[in-house]
Amino acid sequence: MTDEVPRILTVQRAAHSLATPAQRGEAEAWADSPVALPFGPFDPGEHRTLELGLHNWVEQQTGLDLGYVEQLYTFGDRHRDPREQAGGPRLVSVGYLALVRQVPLSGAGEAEWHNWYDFFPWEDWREGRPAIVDQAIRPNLQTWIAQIADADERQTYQERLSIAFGTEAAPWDFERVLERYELLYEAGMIGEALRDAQIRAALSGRPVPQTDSETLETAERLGTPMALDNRRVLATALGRIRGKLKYRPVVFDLLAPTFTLLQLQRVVEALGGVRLHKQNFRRLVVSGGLVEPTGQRDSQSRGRPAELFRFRREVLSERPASGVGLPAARIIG
Amino acid sequence: MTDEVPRILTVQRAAHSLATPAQRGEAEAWADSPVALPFGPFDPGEHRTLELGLHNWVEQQTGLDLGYVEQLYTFGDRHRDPREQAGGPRLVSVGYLALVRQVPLSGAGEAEWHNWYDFFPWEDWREGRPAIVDQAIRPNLQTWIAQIADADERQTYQERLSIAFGTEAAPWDFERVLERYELLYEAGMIGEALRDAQIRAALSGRPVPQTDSETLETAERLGTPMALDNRRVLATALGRIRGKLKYRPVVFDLLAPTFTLLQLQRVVEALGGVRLHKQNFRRLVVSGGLVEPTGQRDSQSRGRPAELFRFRREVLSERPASGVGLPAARIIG
DNA sequence: TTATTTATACTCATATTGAGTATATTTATA
DNA sequence: TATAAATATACTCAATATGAGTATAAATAA
Repeated sequence: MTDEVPRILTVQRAAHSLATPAQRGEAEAWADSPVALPFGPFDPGEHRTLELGLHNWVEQQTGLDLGYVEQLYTFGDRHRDPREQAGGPRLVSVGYLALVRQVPLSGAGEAEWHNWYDFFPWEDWREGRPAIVDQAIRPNLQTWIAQIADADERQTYQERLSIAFGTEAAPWDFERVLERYELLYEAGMIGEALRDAQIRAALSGRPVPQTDSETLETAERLGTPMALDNRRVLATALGRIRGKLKYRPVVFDLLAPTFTLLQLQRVVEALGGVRLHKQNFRRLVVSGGLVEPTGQRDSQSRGRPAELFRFRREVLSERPASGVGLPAARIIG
Repeated sequence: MTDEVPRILTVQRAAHSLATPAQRGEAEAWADSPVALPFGPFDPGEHRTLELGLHNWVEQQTGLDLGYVEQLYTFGDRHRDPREQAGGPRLVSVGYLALVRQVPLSGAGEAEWHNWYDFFPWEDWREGRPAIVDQAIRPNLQTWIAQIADADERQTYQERLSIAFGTEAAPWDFERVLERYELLYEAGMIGEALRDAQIRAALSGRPVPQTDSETLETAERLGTPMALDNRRVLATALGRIRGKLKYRPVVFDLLAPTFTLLQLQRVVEALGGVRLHKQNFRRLVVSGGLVEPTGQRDSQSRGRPAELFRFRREVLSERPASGVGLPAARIIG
């Protein structure tokens, strides 16, 4: 986090990221994005555990010392890389989510920080409901679903649309990041979907599908594409972290040891993608025993100086589920 | 589920379950338990996705058609199998959690249903706080922690004990199944820990540690051991499913299409390991819109016949988080 | 006919939550 | 120096959710 922007660490796409690096060529219109999540091979000979391997590799590539680390998901489907052939070798990736304070980067990986919402513009509701949701996402998805021939399948997608993007009655569920991304991919609305379709067509000798400029433009407004299925991995991570906020005090790994309550709130808001009610947030976090005052005050602010707080580790053993919840209704709009 | 008992599917430990099947011998006192979770190899040539591979293999081994399936965790640490050598090949397992209605089994795997709590006797609080917690678990863990030489390390373990098993002030958190299991393993209190220590000693040529009869007896009271780290996997699954209950309607996959509210409650209680307040459970589930009445009544009961309900799928698109929560305080006891 | 069992409805005190008003303490500016 | 603006913090209040009951209904068993 910097300046209320949640950031992710990326590396320049390296050669060894491709399972089958040879095949390219025709499909250059949506050529692979150079931006990728940090990743590397796991060497069972060298590393006792997956997590140790991760720590080591990230340290070497970025100079970062990881604090909180949690296994996210294991991705092993063939469609991850459109170049993989049936019967060929398979790239299986075990994804991890780590939270670190933003620090200068070093190491071998050409690592960079990126605004998380550059990849998911529709997930940031802090300035209100993003215009793109009603301008492009909903109508386009609705049109796409309407042209599905099979009635059962159409019904299933209609339900998925309601669950993922909400309805008149039901609110937007901020945790369903992956569901939203997957619908957009399946509907061919985002860059990776267009790119993968082209690659697959080129590899199988079929004519490469031409994409009309409107579709292209929408795809561009739907965020920066990433290598392979990395944006899908990232969607999984955002959904997971949002879910976790509610019942585990994970945010504190993104903050300095002492912080003002507003700083804490800004981090929660940035990850959740929503604005929260300040006074109630304070009440939740203070009387909930998540933080304790240090007696010191912050000097840097404009108005009345805020007190500095620290995380109360004891809360872990006091309350079964201690987090800073983001129920749909607690949002200020 | 049958008769208020949550059951898991096991297979007889097959030869191919061992990464290095040759090495055995000395350590027969705690020989490998024959009971294992269903598992099998993943063939990337044959299966497009990990989940399809899973479906296929389970179908073939047990005759079961899996409904709800969710990826659990990927286990790839060396200590999973005490026989694995540094530098040797590594067994990496992607665990999945699937919920099915109990049906007769067939297939090649000698599959059987087992009471889940046979493996975790301390997790079932439906008849009150299990005696073993205060008789054996707490005092033994406390003694074990007390003899840790390093003060920092001792402090860390003390905190883990509080978080996992609760304190006077803090309640037992029913989701922390894995944390509890791991402490018991590390303290050498359960069968697998004793077995693995013996195997490791035998393989490295050290004298095989003798276990006194009291330790052995406690280990036996702490449930049935499983092959490799399978009980750890199972602990992960129980924790996951308990957490999921709260905010996703997963239980319905374990029930017939129509059911009485008591049947529903019993399933939730069995998984959660707690008793719930009947009237409040009804209120939660009915006015929460999770179920709807069918108009039909159940004939099989003793007292007043109960109405049959069905799951309201629409709730998925209506409420962000729809589940049948089990907060610590809602427990009857 | 009565006891027992189970289901369902309703009550009520308490806790939690959402939303707001009021006040305090600072810096910036007229 | 006085006042405005910004920020922090305290407090109120209605609405809702939750925990723990009591009351009543509808069946079977004795």
